[in-house]
Amino acid sequence: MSVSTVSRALNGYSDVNPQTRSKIEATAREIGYTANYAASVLRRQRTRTVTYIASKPWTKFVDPFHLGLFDGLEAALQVEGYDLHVVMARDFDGEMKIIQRLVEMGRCDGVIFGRTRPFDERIDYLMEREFPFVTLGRTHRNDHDWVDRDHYRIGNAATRRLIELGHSRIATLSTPLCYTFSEAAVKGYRDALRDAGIAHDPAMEAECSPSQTGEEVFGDMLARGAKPTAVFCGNDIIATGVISGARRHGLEPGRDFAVIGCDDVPLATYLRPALTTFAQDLDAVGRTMGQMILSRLDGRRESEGTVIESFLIARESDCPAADA
Amino acid sequence: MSVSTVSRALNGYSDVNPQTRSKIEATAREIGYTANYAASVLRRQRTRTVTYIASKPWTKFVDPFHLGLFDGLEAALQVEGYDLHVVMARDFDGEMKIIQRLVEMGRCDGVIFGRTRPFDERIDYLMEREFPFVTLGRTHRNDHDWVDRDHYRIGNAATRRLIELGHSRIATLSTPLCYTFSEAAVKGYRDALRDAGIAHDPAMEAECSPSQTGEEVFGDMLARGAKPTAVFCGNDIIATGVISGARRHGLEPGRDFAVIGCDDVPLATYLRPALTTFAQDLDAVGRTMGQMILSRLDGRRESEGTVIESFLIARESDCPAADA
DNA sequence: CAAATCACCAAAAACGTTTTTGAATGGAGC
DNA sequence: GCTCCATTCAAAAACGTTTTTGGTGATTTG
Repeated sequence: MSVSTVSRALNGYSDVNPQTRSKIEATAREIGYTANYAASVLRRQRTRTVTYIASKPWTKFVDPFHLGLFDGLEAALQVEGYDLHVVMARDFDGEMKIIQRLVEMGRCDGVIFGRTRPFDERIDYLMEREFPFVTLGRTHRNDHDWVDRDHYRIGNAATRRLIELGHSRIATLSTPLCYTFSEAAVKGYRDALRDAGIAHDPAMEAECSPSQTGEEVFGDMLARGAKPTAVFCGNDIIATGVISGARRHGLEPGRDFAVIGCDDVPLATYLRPALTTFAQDLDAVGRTMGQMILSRLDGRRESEGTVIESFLIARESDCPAADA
Repeated sequence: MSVSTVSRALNGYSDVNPQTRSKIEATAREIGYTANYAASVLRRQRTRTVTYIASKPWTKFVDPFHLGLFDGLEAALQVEGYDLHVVMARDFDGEMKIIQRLVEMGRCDGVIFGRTRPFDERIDYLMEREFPFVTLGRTHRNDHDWVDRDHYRIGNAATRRLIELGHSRIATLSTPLCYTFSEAAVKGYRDALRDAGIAHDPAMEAECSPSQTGEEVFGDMLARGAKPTAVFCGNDIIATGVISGARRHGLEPGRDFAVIGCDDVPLATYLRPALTTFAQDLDAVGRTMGQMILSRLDGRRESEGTVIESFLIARESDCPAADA
């Protein structure tokens, strides 16, 4: 067997006798031969690898959100023989540096990341270099590939639900407002209040920085004189903190105090009260991202965006207003 | 500047004028040059990458355990300029295939993985090829590098604690017994009972397969006639299920029914009752694994093993026996 | 002044593939 | 016998580094 024939056989070219091919494959398996990755990449100028850049967990809690994506993402990539690599970044700057390294060293064919900001330098960098990528979340640019949940609708629907339950003093504890999705959720919250004719009260809005717990921020809000009977929280971790904080102040969530979260973390149903929250098909999110980057790698030029629908999981932590 | 001088300057060789070096580095930054990864790997025959093989989450729950490791692991690897890559496997067979691919294609210099079994083919495969690796968990072989918690002590201490609280009908719901650590925990449990003179009752022992919830398995145990007043659970997810299951059968965990978990998942303190469980310094686990694989990559031949201490986090889910 | 040292150079080899090129072989069809 | 086709071949180029070799010229040292 000549080198070229073996290479052609192993890489699925047409002009090789099926019989020869299977003999070559058998021998390769037997002697444990697999083409060296570095050499193959060097010659082909393609890595067949997509990298997911995971951000550091939310405060001390593991952010369980993106983990659910991996199954669908990997399944989609596998169809075309791409590998998924995950690298961890500790902060925004770290993500930028990681992206630069990946691109400049040619370590992967495309990247995927989340936590987008309205003006996001990661996206500017990648667009400028025409490097394939898909984000989880939108930005002010609309000329790139993204998949996102509809946080405006989530914030809006959650608040409307609380209004329908008779609440009028409704607060929100948002995720950091530097992220596009946080902004959208708060906007949804405000619009719901406005549509119901409830006056906007800045004291009822607070932002949870990554280093703060929901309990702390909720305590601060009460200390500043706000008296909410219901809270919409930007994620379930914040909601969990609010539940604890409310109890500490003599409010019983699910009875005389309503809490709605977002994400539907695995343990949400086991909390007391079981958390009412918004869930989505994470597998679909991952699959969509995978297919999107594959088609981009396949030469697609126009950008795409997809909203993945979220749905309310009604459990016990929301309740009618006590004074209703 | 000649190619060789630039290469020597960028790779920190000695015989290059400091002035020249900084000029080269400045230019490299300016034009955005970074050595191509594939070419560099091909020439040096070293990838400067370590891969962590993450197993699929426990049932539908995200397994939060290994996530805590990454910070420490990455910090340790970074000191020597190594990158950490994470790849996901869906099952044991998947892990084996991933390892084979990584090794045969030469995609990394070392691998790290967990969930070891007493006889573990991944380890046999890697040992045979003298490929550097560190496991999270022990095996029946003791000639390889490992880091582990002391699950025997955890199972033993948890059970002794329940005995001291006056319980005598103590059950255990273990993680799958195919894993070395599960076996150890059950042994610790049995020995504690034996030392206290409590007869061993097989009906009080059950194994939670990856597809079962603690609630289901606990229900089955009661259905088979067991009447425990306390349960030691192999992890917090199982414990959470047991808490729900106990309530369904009219037992109130933390009041007349004791539950102890293991892992100290982030939400453990927010469960009701807050979960009594065993925690450990995950950062130290990761750091230790990182240092271990670095020294192995640096030429160490003798194998090492380290036990990372766990400690009880006493919260509310354990309680004295009602009949005590 | 000769010798040694320093900082750099040019050229080439090597890493292990993939892909191209042009040719050889054997069998089928005319 | 001739052409045509399918299959295989050998050889070489290319991918972008790192590392080695054998230098050159300038500066310092003895």
